[in-house]
Amino acid sequence: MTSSTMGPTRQKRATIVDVAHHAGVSTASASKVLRNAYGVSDAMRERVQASMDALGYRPHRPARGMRGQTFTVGMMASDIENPFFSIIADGITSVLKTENYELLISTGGYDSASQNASVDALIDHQMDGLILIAPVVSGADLERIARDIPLVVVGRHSSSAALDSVSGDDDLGSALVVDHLVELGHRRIAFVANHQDQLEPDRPESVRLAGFLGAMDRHGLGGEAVVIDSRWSLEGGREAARIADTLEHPPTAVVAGADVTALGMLSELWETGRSAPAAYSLAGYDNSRTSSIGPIALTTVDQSGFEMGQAVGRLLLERISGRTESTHLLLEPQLVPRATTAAPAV
Amino acid sequence: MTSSTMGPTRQKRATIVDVAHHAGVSTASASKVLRNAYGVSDAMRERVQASMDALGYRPHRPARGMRGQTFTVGMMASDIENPFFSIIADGITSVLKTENYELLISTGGYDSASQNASVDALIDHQMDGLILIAPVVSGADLERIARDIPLVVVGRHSSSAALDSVSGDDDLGSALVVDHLVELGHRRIAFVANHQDQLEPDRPESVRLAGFLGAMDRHGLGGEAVVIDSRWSLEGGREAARIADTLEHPPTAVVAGADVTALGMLSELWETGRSAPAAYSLAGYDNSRTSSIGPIALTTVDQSGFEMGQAVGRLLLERISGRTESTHLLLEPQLVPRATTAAPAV
DNA sequence: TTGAAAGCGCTAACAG
DNA sequence: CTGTTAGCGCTTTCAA
Repeated sequence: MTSSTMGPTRQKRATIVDVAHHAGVSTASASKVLRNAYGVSDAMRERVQASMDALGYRPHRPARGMRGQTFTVGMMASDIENPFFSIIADGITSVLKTENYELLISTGGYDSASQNASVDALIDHQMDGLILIAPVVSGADLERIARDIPLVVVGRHSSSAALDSVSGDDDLGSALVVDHLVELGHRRIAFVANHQDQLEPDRPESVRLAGFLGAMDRHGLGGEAVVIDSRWSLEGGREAARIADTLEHPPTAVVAGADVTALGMLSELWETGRSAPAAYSLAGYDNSRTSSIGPIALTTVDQSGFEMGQAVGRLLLERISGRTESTHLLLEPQLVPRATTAAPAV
Repeated sequence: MTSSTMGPTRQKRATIVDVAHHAGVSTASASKVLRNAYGVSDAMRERVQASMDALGYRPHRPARGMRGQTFTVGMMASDIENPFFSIIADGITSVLKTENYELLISTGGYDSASQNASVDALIDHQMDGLILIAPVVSGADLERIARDIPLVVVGRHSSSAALDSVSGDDDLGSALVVDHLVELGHRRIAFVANHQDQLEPDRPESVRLAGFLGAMDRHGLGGEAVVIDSRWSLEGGREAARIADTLEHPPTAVVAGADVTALGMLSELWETGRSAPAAYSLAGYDNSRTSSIGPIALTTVDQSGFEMGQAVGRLLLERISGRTESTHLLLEPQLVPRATTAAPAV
């Protein structure tokens, strides 16, 4: 550790008044040029633009927000650790930047209270719109938030009239996995459920479980479906693997609900000298980057997060522009078969 | 996709004027209570507090920012995919919330220009301070930014008088890995370097490489040190593995510089029917979550991100409070030996 | 200890 | 098409 001294020499930034002076016009005109507003001559536009460039002018967002828009949208996610969130964010950004909007991200944690606080903070910052990634807040909370600010929710199978939603078709995703396993010859198949916050039926956890059960029924295997109650996390996956070992009629295949859960199961298997698909076939959900790594090679479901993000960005911009009818999109997932699923040992 | 209609019914939020009216005091007094400022009677404080609670008052950040502070700090990271960033962010948040500061995150991408733009956006939002995670911008840029706003940089071994920095002791980290490998009996050891943006010598890439070479020298193995030029990414790791296969005197151990690089190498090995440590011992850096998963079990170096984040938060709050001497912290890393390193085949 | 008034940088009426 | 003016919600002098 080292130390030294220096007095900071902050220099004041150029304001719209400076620009107006420099260009010899009124601040109102400068503002109009800035906003690309109607009713400015080409000559005026050019002069003001030149002055802005010359002064290195950058508009002060809070000041803009006090009267009009901040041209910034906020995104709330439980954490910034989930690679899937990163891909969605990339998709969102790619759309937003075409309209010169910024994206600012706030981490909301894992419970309803702290996520609500995080949303409030974003609203307090005068965001023009909000994106909530797989929020755990109640449906009523979502309605309330949507009354205050344009809102798009990702990962909730909402049908609310007040907001837009975008999610993967988790029902279909589960079915794809079940079809794949049944085709390989499996009959007794388990699903690892996320017990925590099972309350909201429009959450992916619930829909994937329902999709699994429905698909099993369609194959006439309703009686062979096993549900393992655990949590969708690395540790939850480990626990699920331990539970699987205690089952009287052990499954020959396990649908993990989420990649991270499957990875936990792989870890537990590895620690007891076993592996998938030798112990049992194993499938995840999300096509996370880790799932593609050689020694893992996890069969999973891809959700095309980038396209999802693009849709989210587009919808939010539309809402900000005044659209009030709600739109709810369900994007088609894709099975990604890899090495952890195979025909059952006879 | 479904659709329906509903007119939004935005209700106006309570302002400090509403609070003042409700409490029967001046806005100036209400403001003083809000800011916990000096010179308010207990009676005044209580009345105003009660009114704030009654009205559900939440201060409008942009408005605060126009005259004083926003009580919000911005964090720039290349993306939000790196689990290490998430842990650092948690550490930062844990400190900030004790002082009622918010953290807002902006993704800056991977090149200097877009990171600078991202930083500008944060400044335009009137953040009270900035945290840059492993930025790729030039040292001169950092100095410039630090002149405008309190700044803490993570992952640059800076000695600038204008800003604070916190990073892991990458020199020591590399040495720990080399010591470990030499102790196992390895002599010919390779390091995978991140060729991209090698320009700034205070970046971890450079320091880890130098640390590797220095440690090899100390062991009298300077002549056995091999440097493989690639990139620190999954694909870069795959390429590094292919390069390693072409070497005339192949190393018995590889120091990958970063976990993600090591994972790419593991993938490439797996695809050619090999593995570590059978093909060669392999160590990463970062102790990412993936490295701990059973079938991976990657030997790596832990950087204690949470503590790092706490230090960052503390330093930034100090800077915001007016400290001007710079502080540069180097945190001690820890070797995490796992299954990918072993004695060389004789 | 409290309050009145000015002003932060910008946008939105409205006049000219 | 351009300029003048008021005011967004808050903090900060400065008087009382």
